[in-house]
Amino acid sequence: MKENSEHEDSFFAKVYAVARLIPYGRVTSYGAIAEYLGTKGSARMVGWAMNSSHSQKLQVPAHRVVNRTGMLSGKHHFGGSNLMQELLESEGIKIEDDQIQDFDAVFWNPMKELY
DNA sequence: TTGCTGACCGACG
DNA sequence: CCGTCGGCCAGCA
Repeated sequence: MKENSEHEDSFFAKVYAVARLIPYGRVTSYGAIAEYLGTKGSARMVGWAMNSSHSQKLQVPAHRVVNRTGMLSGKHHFGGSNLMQELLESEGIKIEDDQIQDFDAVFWNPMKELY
């Protein structure tokens, strides 16, 4: 009976849940989320989930998720040329050449902030 | 069903 | 420092 594609417990759903917990003005990495979910090796899936985040009813702050170097690797997926950067800058985050400045200062680690 | 892709990460030379 | 490769696994033609 079921074969429902709407597995609320799916990996994707968990990724969205964590992403929504990212505080305003903070960012995290795909790998950090993956590690928090217990699938560190599947960091790519986190990025893939973000690609489908637009399909979610609830808004997902995908712009607050970047790669481990703090580079806006997903900016091209936000439509526009630098929408992602503008969103982050509007939250007080400094960015230069697609690279977040003081990345360590604004980094939000779910492993440390959540239980 | 098989094969390729991908918003990543870590290791290696 | 830089380029390349393997692993991870869900979605799609």
